[in-house]
Amino acid sequence: MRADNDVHDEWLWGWDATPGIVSVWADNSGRGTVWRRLGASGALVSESVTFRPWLLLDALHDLQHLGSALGLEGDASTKFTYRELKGSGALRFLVSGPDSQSLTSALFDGASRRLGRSIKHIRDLDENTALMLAPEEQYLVATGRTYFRDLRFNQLRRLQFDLETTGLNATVDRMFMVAFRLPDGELKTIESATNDDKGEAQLIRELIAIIKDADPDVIENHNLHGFDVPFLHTRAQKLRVPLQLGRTSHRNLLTRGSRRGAPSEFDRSRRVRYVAPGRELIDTLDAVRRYDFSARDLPSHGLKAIARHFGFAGPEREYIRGDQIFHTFQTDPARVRRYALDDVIEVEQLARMLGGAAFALARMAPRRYERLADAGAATGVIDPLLVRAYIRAGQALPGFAQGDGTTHTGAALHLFATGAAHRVVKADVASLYPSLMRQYRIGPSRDTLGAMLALVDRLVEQRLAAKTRAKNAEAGSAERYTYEATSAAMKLVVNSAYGYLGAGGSLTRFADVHAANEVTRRGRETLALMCRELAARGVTLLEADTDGVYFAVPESWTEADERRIVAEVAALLPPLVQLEFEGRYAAMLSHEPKNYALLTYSGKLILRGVAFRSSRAEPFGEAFLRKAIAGTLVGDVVGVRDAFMQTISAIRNREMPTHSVSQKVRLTKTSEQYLDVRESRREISYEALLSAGRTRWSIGERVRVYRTQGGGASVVEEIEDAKDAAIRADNRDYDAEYYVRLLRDSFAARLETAYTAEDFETLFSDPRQPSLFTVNIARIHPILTKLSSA
DNA sequence: TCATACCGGGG
DNA sequence: GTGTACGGTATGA
Repeated sequence: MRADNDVHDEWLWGWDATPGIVSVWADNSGRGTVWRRLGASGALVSESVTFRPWLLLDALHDLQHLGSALGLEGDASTKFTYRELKGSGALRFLVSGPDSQSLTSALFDGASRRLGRSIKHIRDLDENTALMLAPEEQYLVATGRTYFRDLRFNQLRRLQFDLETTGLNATVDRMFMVAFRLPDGELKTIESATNDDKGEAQLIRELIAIIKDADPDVIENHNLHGFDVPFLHTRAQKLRVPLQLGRTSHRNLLTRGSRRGAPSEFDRSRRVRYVAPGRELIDTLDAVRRYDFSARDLPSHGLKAIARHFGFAGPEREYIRGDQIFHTFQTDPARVRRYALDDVIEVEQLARMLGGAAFALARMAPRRYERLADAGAATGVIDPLLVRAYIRAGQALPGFAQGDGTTHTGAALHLFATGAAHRVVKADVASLYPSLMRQYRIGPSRDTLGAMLALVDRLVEQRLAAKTRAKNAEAGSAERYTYEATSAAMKLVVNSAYGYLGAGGSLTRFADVHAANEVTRRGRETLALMCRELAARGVTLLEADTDGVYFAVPESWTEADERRIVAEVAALLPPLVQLEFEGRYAAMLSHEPKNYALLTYSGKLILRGVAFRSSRAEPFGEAFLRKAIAGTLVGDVVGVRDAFMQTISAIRNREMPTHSVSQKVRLTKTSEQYLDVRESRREISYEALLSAGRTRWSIGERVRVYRTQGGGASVVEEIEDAKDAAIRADNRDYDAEYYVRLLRDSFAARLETAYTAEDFETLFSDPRQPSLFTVNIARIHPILTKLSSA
């Protein structure tokens, strides 16, 4: 008998060594195609495969009518065969046939007769009666194959393309340009010769020819599934141009259901994503969302903002506002070409930077790469792994369980003090929930194989190994990249194991709210223990959330003292729960739970939470707030007062550029819709557009608006660079007193916890309303208030 | 005014 | 074929 570790590795990685699979396609005929890229030469081979389509049933009664056509597995004389699986799970018969059409029609005949209603689709049956995977997943589970074995990310042939169109609505707007980055790095654009059906149809044919010629394994773009592919599909349908984007003979794209897809053309209530068999359509927006789900540090999910955030936007990067692109093309087409090529260049870098996790997942889970790129980690990755593990082990799969009404309980959140604190330390437990699951062996009760905990154990162990290998590999090397991506993917799966437990019973087969509650209970217990033991060692607790604590230490302590007490408390926790010294800060402004500012020892200010970060905030207020928080945290109260006075005087003297007082808004009504309701309710955004002479606009457009003297409103051009705003001439007819009030009531108000009420009044008093007292700002000190409730 | 429904992106 | 999260804004009772 083999060691558990070998079995568990098969559950995680599959068991078939076939290398280089870059795409798999199968249908219900029991035939499929596997495309592989050969390591040494990089050549592509396409292999036809056959497999026996299979499904799981709770009983054989719906197939009894087959008589002698149904036999035990291994009986070569019968068309359909079955095998009974071990254990107590509900889905205990693995039935297979030569093709899934005849298999399902036999099943539907029997089920229709038994139930007295017409069963036409597997979803018409109860989920505890039958389980059938997509054809290519049946193939991958049965064979133990996975994508990308022994293949590196940079061995994939990846192509990026980006459509430039006259607008966002594919039923009325047209494509006029396509920018490409070909797999070898070549950049090119193609354009329609004429702005009519003929020109656009020819453009689509050229696009297809270029893709066919480059023959990429993967096609990438930002919002590919939300914009480019659906747009292309609609235009091609309209112009009756065949859209042969894949490697098979299908003359058009196929669809699959997807929560985040485009509305289906046949049933508007269903959302679909398009599929080009043989190629994987990868949307970098999915990778961005998945990344930001845990990182939570992206200013927006738009391509340009992300490229700037990660620092790969070139210095010469061309920017054109979306609604100006076609217009610009007519007068300066070269500029639009540069813009479109910059898009595909950035997409390639973004895909390389964030796409590795999905690439690594595709080496583990029995699903297509493009499905793993947009799947949720719980139902999208863990479920297929568990299903494969059960089939491999010959174990019956459990059915879905009805909840018993128990609700899911959450994590602990404590705010111990508000205001300004100094010498702040953050300590936290890395991957708290999976650690607790492993430490206390908390897994789904119906997982009789123990597959979930076995997978989490293997993932945590192998992730450590992958991290070490990444560290040892040369910086920037493909090897390093692969190990980092593997580590990121493993972290994603490990962290969603807990989410899987807590998901409602209707979503996942193994969901177990009692187990999830046991994890959070242990988590709250662990956090309480950490807080208690830290406080006992003389620190001032500030905020504790789920798995980490911020606290302030006495003035006399050194960094070594800080690390020593974290180590002391860490030693009190169970071995698999590892408390780490996460960072130290010169000061912290604790405002509200999950809303705080940190000042690093190198003088960098970090703002967290909605109170301090808002995309619509007026730039002058943001700038003031940063100065005032920094001043407060270093004890320069005079500097805070100066910043306040200077901001007020710049507003009143109209030295403040209009851009700085404006607010970014997103339009949600069309011009027609607003004009209908204008008389009953006026809204600043639309009034601003009207007064600027604009009578037409579209939903989703973003503009900057401000309040003018006399209660009106106006718009100001969006400017990327703040320095640009200062030198730009504008008429500065903003409502100065409104913005002075906003400065105090909205922005200065976020410093309220750092001062006594009286000092706050003094510090942020209007210089035009002289106080009865002569005030000495210099005597004011920021305060920290301990809260008794925590 | 408060609860709920919907969005995030793309030209 | 199923993301379920998270904060913001828009909309309806």
